[in-house]
Amino acid sequence: MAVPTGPVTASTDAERAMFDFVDAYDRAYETAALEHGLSVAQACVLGRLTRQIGMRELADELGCDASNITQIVSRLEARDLVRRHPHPDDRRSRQIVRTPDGTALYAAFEESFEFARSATANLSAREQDQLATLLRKALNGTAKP
Amino acid sequence: MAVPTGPVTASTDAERAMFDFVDAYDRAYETAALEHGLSVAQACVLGRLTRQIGMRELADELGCDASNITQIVSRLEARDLVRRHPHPDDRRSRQIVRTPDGTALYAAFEESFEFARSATANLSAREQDQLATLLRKALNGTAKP
DNA sequence: ATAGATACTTGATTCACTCAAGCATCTACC
DNA sequence: GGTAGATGCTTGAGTGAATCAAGTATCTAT
Repeated sequence: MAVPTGPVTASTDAERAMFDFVDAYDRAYETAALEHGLSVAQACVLGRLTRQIGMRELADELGCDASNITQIVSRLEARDLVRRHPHPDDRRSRQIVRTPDGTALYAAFEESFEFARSATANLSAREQDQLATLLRKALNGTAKP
Repeated sequence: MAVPTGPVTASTDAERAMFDFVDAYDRAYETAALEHGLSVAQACVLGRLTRQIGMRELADELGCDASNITQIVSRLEARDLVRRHPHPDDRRSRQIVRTPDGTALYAAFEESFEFARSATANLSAREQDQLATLLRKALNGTAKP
């Protein structure tokens, strides 16, 4: 499991293709994470840390409760993959940064997660453009602030 | 959270479009499930029950441990959404079936999960075909039995 | 007739997630 | 300048998903 599974009754061919694609993407993501001893949530968080960022901000970006982030970051910190720094101007806030280990591990994870790369590799430049355009157009049909 | 978040460093435009699409799909799926008091895993399982199916088979389809299914099915059964029937020929096996309530709830869930429908609604028939074709072609690049 | 495979369950653990409280600090307003 | 309320984070309690290791019952094949 570990990965959402879509409606079995997907009616149109396009809907089924979307589902298969999403399912494969999710599975590949999880597999790559596990290969590096990361959970999906941990890989997720680690991936956001390209810049210094506060817990609150992180929680908002990921759409979850701040206390959830506290835990995940604590586990990452215990493995010395991230560190909490004091915010220079606001002593309530903790800025999270990746350690060199964290950066290296995340790079290795992305390297393993070849799904998106392999997927596009099979398409010509023109097809890639088309796909991106169609996906965006499809997404626009689904209003979502 | 609750939903995988892709590589922030996605390099090409097509890769970013894929990620955005997958992310939106997953979030929509979870939201629809929650609206009906289902977890993603529960919606997932419920969706597979278009036919009578054993626990083992279910676990294999979803790629998880049988004991995981035991738990999820137990929770669904407690809400009278599914039932365990004895297998006619094999007394070890339990056949899971949706109750009428389960079927109704799942139908309502699918109704709520308008993501795929909305997404395709925005595309012409020709574009839908193109998208399906491109997604399949992209998927083929990612070998995965 | 029994040895081993198979189907499911139980129990123990871990992690993700949410909510409610709590503490420290910041901000605004009087 | 001091206090009220907002904000940032943590802690604790509770639920669910997931995995693994064992255990029981039943089936299969020799």
